[in-house]
This record gives sequence, C-alpha cells and structure tokens, in this order.
Amino acid sequence: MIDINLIINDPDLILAKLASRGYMLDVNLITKLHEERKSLINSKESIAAKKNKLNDKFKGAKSEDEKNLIKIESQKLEKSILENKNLLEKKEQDLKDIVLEIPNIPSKETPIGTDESFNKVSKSFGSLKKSDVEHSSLLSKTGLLDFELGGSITKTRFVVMKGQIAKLHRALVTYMLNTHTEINNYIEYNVPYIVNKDSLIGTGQLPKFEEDLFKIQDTELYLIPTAEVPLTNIYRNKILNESDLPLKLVAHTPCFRSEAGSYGKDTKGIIRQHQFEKIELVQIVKPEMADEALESITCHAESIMEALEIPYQRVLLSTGDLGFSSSKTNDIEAWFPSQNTYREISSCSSFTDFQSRRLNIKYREMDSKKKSYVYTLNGSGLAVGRTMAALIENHTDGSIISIPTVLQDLTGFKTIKL
RNA sequence: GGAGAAGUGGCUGAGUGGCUGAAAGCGGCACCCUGCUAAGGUGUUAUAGGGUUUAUACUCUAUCGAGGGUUCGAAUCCCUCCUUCUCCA
Repeated sequence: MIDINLIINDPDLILAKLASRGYMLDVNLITKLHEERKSLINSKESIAAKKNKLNDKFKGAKSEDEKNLIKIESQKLEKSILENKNLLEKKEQDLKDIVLEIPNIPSKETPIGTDESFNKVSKSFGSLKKSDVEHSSLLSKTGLLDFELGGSITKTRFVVMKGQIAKLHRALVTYMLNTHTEINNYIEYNVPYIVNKDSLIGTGQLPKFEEDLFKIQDTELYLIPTAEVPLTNIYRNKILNESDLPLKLVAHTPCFRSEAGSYGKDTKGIIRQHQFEKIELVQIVKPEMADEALESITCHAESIMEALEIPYQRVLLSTGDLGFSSSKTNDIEAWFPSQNTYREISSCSSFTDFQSRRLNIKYREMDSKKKSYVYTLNGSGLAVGRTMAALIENHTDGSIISIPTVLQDLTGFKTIKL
C-alpha cells in the first residue's frame, strides 16, 4: 500500500511514476475522498467530545429532571455520532479499496518500458549449449515424469514424479535449504500452506489477484501461491528492534496457482504447473539497507544456479513487467536449450514499505526511538521444478543425465540412465 | 469431538459500571547524587487518527484479544468469533 500522503503532497510525481508502469492514478478522486474523510472525522469527533462532556455532568446532576434531560440529549448526540460513523466507515472503505489496488512505485533504477522487451540483462553465467532434448518428452518415455497420470489423478498441469526423478527433486530441495541456512544464514521455517485473507492482502495478492489463487470452498482460506505469504506475515503487526534487523527467513513449501489467463501457455513440461515447490527467501531490513539486501538475495539465488552449473542471466525488470507489489525486481532466468531461450527461475524483489504498510511491520530506531516501517524483500531460491527441468536439459546428452557434484551425496547416484 | 478457565501497556500484574488510557512492580529513557564495577533519588515512558502550529507544543477522538449489544456512561454486564491453557474422549 503506498502512502496516501505521498499522493496528497505531490500528486504529479506519483502520477508520473505510476503511469510509467501503466497505472492511471485518479488523483482527483483520491484527494476528494481524502478530504471528505477528514471532514467526517472532524464532525464525528467534535460531537463525541460534546457527548463526553455532557456525560461527565450526569452524576453531578441534582434532579431527576436534569438527569433525564442529559439522557435525552446524550442519546440524540449518540445517534448523530452513529450516522457520521457509518458515513465515515463507508468513505474509508471506498478509499481503502482504491489504495489497495494501487501498485508500488517503481525504483529509480527500474527501466521504463511497456513490457518485458524493455528488461535489462545485467549479468550472465555459463556457456550456452544447443540441444533439442526437451525434459518432459525425455522423461515421459521413461515413466519417471508422468503428466498423464497427474492429469488423471487431478487434471492438467499436475505431474507425478517417480524414482530417481522424485529423489533428484528432493535432493534439490535439501541442497537449497542447506545452502541458505548453513552458508547464507537464513533461519529455516516450516509454515502453513493455507492462509487467510488478511495474510494475502498483507503481501499484495489480494484484493486484486484473487483469480490467481485456489480458494478453499466454504471458507475464507486460500492455498498459498508462494511461501512469501506466510513467511512475511510472521511479522504482521510487530514492532521490531533495530538490532533485530536484518531478518532473513527461508522456507520450502509447495505453491498453488490457478494460472488463470495462461491457457495454452507453456503446456509442455513442468514449467507451469498448478502445484510446484519452491524455496523462498525473505529479508526484512532497514530502509537504507534495501539495495544491498536485494543484491544479496539475488546472489544467494544465483549461487545455487552456479553450483548446479546451469547457465543463467540476471534481468532487471522494466516498469511494464514489474510485479504489483514490487519497486525493483531482478529475475534470474535459466537457459533452456530445447527452447533456445532463457526462462524465469527466480524473481527477487524489493518492496520498499509497500508490504510493511499493509502488514503493519515497524522497527524502533536505536537512537531516536522513532518507529518506522521496515522494508521487505523476497526471492525464490529457487523454484524447484523449473530448476530440475533446467538441470536436466543442460546436463543430458539424451541418453544419460549427469547429476552435479554438489547433489551427488544427496541423490546417492551420479547419473540417471534413460 | 466434549467440559471448563483465561486473554489488560515492552513484560509481570491490579482493576466487576462514571474519579481508569488504565494502580503497583520490572524494564527503558532523562537528569541528579555518589571519589572505584555497585547502589540511591526525581521525573518520564502506549498506539492510531483528527485539529491549531514554521516548529517545539497543545488539544480532541478511538483503542484493555476481535466484532456486535445493553447503558446517559463499559476494561468491568450480555452475545458471537479468535487464541491460549487445563481436564475428559
């Protein structure tokens, strides 16, 4: 949630910044609602003050008549307060509905452009191999990866993994978690996979993107689309000490996405599934440390790619490609030889105080004792299924998959024969 | 699944209808005192949102798990929900 005072104080600037990411801010509407809200608060509170004063007189009242007069007058005021309160609540809801749907302000560094073609490659790693071997057709033949079975158990975009592939998948999870906890100093969490509305509003998935989520029928609960949601919500409504920061959290969870609007896209392979697993990194930091933190998260994700010897590039997303809550995002894209292209495997984002305002996460400054909103960041470190697909395509000749050295102790085998 | 108890400020904990935004203690902060680390004294110490103000500051409103209700008036009474604890299955 962006700070409404930013809009009130400098509407033109915010208008321009949001326009750069394709959002048309209705400044007049917001200013109007904001003013109306203030005047309603004013009238409600001045009546309340009057009523409080009146009530103080009650026990000093000498006669029954006087008491009755106070009663009647107080009831009248109460009615008027109630009317104002209802109007105010409606006004605040209207304003909130609008503000909750305003995306975050892009950072200075974010390239301006209408779509992903304006993204900027800022780094690349590994030598690119050319090959037609596509992970899903390669493994479908062996039965180690079974899309039909997934389809029959659930529906399309679900998959069953078996034997060495299931184990490779698990080894990747373990390797990533071990790296992030033992080398990169994240605290490991195991979190709920079902969350409530407030949690999703807090991190920005709701109210705008309900259709992307799986909702559990007859409840107000949803399957998580990413561990970012429960992980960041751990600190909802908390005031942290400056010395607690930065907080670095990691969790491995399944992620559930309805993938509404992606019909026909990426139908091959395990690139776009309704259920996939991901290792999620979250950092909660002081505002001035955000840039450094984004760099560190990105590097932590990249270190996994490098250890697995998967070629990748780092891409700085342009305003047109930026996620709703993000102010600055680095995508890490893995090389997929069969597609002769890079595909997203991790997205590392800096949210400024956009999430912490929604979540009410503050910290107390050591010297001034002032409370300020923390900055939150997160990144996938990494999406497990996609990583495995990239690993397979980059480490196979079509008859054998060789397992990267760092995983061999975890898998217990060095190759998968096809 | 069934029965009961409880949820108060950073923490412990008092408070069963107005004098309570809330005693007391601990902790924190400021100052004072003290010729060694220590101890003592005084004051101060919730959050959010309005208003006046360049600012300091002042003032108003709301908040005692959440939401409703009763009442002129609710931390206190009633209802619903959430959470925690205990006992039973």
